[in-house]
Amino acid sequence: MSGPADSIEIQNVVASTGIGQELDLEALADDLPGADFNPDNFPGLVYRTQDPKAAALIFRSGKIVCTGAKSIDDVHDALGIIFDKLRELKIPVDDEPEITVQNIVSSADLGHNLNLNALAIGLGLEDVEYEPEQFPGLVYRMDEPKVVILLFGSGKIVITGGKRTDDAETAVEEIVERIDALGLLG
Amino acid sequence: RLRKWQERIRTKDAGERNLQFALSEIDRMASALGVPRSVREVASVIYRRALNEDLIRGRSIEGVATSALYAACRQEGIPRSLDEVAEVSRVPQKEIGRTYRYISQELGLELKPVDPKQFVPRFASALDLSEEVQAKATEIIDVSAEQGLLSGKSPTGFAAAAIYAASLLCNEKKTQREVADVAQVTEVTIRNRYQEQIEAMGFR
DNA sequence: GCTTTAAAAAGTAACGT
DNA sequence: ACGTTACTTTTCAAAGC
Repeated sequence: MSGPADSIEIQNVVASTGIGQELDLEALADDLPGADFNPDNFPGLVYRTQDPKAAALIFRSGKIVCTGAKSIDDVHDALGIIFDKLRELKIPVDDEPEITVQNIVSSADLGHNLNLNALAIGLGLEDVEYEPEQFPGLVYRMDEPKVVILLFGSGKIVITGGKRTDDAETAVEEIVERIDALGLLG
Repeated sequence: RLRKWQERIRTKDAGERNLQFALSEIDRMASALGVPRSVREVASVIYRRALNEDLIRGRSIEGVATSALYAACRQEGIPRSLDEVAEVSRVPQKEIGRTYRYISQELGLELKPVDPKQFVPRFASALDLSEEVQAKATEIIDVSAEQGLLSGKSPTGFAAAAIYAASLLCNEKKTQREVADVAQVTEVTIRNRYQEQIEAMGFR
């Protein structure tokens, strides 16, 4: 059975962690090749890993935000690289810092074009934001799982706000069911 | 106790002044947009409801007033684009859109998506186009919307393309630039929507 | 609320050629 | 009239203004 759920692709994973140690970002900016640090602009130092491709925001408190990774494994790999780089610089890093996934962005394809006008009314104007003058996607806030889904006329969708890998799958099954019940799924 | 009394009066006066300012701003912007008095009244009601439900806290009075007017135009079936509303407001378009979404949600306005057909009479008359062109543009919008071409597209661009196509079909040709100017969209957008609509109509 | 980072979706806009 | 780049929307953490 190949359905919309099989078309789900994780596009971005955001996670947070901490090394349990305060950092001197000025010194770190000098010691870490490729680091971007503009304290006037933003308090975090930006460091990008190449493989896996990800970007980390490193803060004075030792807390770190990792974003841009394509999977949870990639988040762990990217942060592992960063932890090792810090240890190389003689900065004490906790043995296994706890990594918390904060947000997962996925895309999927429902396989049919969507009439967004009919969908806005069918799904309930109170739960829908559809302002094509400002953005071509219909914004649907789902309570369970608690995610936000962007639906497009092409049938392509974006699921964001989930913290678990299977939130996207559950959400896609749910939205397909709701659209189908309205008779709006081609 | 006297101080408390004075503060109440001060707060009440400040509130009155703010309300008066908001209502006069709605009036000023409505005049500039050329919307009828009934729409200004609807906008005033929306503003007062937002005020009563404490939706203005953390937002600018002008932003809420502008959004109330934008919402009122839609509710009354004579929408103005965010661009048009932003032109007569001192609030940036982005804030108007954000504030509109907020008050619309909180007040449960439940306004349907803007229908491109609602822009046809105003745009067409600004271009001195006949009743016949308007009817044709309306037909083009209906036919292409039924074929699913409207999803995700800007209502103003969709209306502009239909008017351009109708002006050609009725031998009252307007250039893409002329139509683009009144609808405040680019010629590129008109061209793109026009091509799809002509195909939907079975021409080509 | 803002600042920064990443990513997808599709439409619109503004460049330069 | 191309092509490219960039902006719109959503989500989330971080520290500080």
